[in-house]
Amino acid sequence: MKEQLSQLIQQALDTLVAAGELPGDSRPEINIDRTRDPSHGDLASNIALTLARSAGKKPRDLAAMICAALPEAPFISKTEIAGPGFINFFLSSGSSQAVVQRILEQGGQYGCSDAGGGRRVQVEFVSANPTGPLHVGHGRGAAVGDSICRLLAATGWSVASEFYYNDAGAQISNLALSVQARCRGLGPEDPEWPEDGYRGDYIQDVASAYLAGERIDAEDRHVAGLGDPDDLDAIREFAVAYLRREQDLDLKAFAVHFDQYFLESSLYDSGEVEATVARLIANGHTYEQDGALWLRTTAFGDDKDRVMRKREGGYTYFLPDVAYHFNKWQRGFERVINEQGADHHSTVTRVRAGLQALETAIPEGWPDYVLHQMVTVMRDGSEVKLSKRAGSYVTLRDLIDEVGCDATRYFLVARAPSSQLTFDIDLAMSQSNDNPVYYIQYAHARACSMQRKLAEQGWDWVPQRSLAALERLQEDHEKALLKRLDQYPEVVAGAAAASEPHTIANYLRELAGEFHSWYNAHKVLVEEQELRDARLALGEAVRQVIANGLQLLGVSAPETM
RNA sequence: GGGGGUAUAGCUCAGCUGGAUAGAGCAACGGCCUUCUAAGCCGUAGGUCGAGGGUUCGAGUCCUUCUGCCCCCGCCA
Repeated sequence: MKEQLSQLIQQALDTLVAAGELPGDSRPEINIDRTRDPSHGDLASNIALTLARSAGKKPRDLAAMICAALPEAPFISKTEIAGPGFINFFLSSGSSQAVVQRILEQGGQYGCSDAGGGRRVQVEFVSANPTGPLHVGHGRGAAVGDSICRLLAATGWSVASEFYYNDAGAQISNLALSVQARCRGLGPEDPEWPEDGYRGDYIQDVASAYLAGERIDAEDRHVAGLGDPDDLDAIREFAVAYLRREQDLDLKAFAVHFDQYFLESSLYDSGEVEATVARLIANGHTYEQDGALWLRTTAFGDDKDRVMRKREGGYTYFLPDVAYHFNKWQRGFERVINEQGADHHSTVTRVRAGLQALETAIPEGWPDYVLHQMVTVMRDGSEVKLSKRAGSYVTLRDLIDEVGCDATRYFLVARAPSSQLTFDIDLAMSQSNDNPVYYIQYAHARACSMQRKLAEQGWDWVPQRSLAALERLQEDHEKALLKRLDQYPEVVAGAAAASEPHTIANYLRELAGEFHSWYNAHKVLVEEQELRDARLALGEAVRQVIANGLQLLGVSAPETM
């Protein structure tokens, strides 16, 4: 619709140029916006305002000339010049009602596109190390990352989700030592407790399971406890599997799925880490200083050089990170999105610099990052400090159990990733009925309810028949809904392109609100068949779009509430 | 000190890549269930968009300075 209109305007401009009314050298970008206020029509263009200066004319005069030169079009019923020089376009009612037919025909596909053209994109998110349960911050990453995957899939990308973790580093050693200490009956208060040990109670659970010889089945690994407190390797294997399984359960309860789990250790096993070092050295981007091997990342925009190999030997995490992303590139992902907490911000320039230093065909800005700001948790009116080592934090599981998967996901995905988020546990739990997600789900349930009630009345609704009656949708509430529904594909496209799933949540709230208003103002199941048909069609279209949108957020669309 | 993010109603947040009179939820106040689900609707009240400068027809939105808050700045991950 916008494209057709901008073509019309272009034709009008061409006409004016040909008539010598406009300078011919400029080919301005034609901007068309949806109007906020219905009295301004359906679409508006500021073209006269932007061209006024170069044309040497007053905006309103220019707008009048453009209107006069505008070719006739069946979908435009009226144009108006308003304000400082906007041109407002009123769509003919038939063209605005056609959206209902499109939605009913396309169903779950409405809003989808093939913009991605089947290209492969990888989204990496959560990527928590298996040293403890997932917390709220991971939950935000899971909700946002999974929604981005759904958005990309809906816009024609071939999406692969990935979870990366370290199963062999210093943190894992601390984990093993902590479990071992628990196996020996020690607690965090004991003097022999490991210096950087994990203090949380869950360590005791791991230890007990290990001693009991429990068998652990995680998504990507299986192991049985040996029960020997002296076998640190066995304890490590067991603890990692145990905590991976816990995370799997959290993610499953959160309706988040990963196509692949990728181990940092595999990069060592495969020789990719060594190969990466060799390549960086060969490219002349490294130097030795203080007994360590440095990469000159400052040559690629970093603010200081970074150590790759420590003085005592062994690599910093930075190197396997570069090897890992080179691995992604070699797997053929031309687009990679890393969803992480903003506390990892500093790795962005570092990883990109490392990739550039490899001197392959990797573009400078590759990969993409979506960084979500920190989640602050409030309980009893004060902030809960998150500390894995101290063991005091709110787990994702707690939230899912007490607030529910739908509400938790909605809450975590409904705000811009760049916005800090305060998760007030008391509010979310005690007033769960006031959570906005129910408002949207309720609209869906109401629409479903109309169909049920229809059958009880002995009436039927034939979609094909109702399409002929759409002209009957003339109420202001109905016009607003039609406009909103028409907007949905653009919202999806924009959310996918910008990796901003929260815009879907905002859109759904608006749509649900307009639906509720309409529902209260006008009865759908009226005696007169034609009007009833038309309103049922509109209701079904709204239901479909809400269902489609909630699916993108990973939130269920219940038929009853 | 350096880098990134952020600042919008009492609180939590939107604001569609610069548009017309800045929006919603919660909290407050007043109405609406004999009628399709009241987890809803309608109305009232609430704002110098952190502060100053700049860019232009036009700024919450872009640039700049300052201030506050959050996060990073390790040969930890």
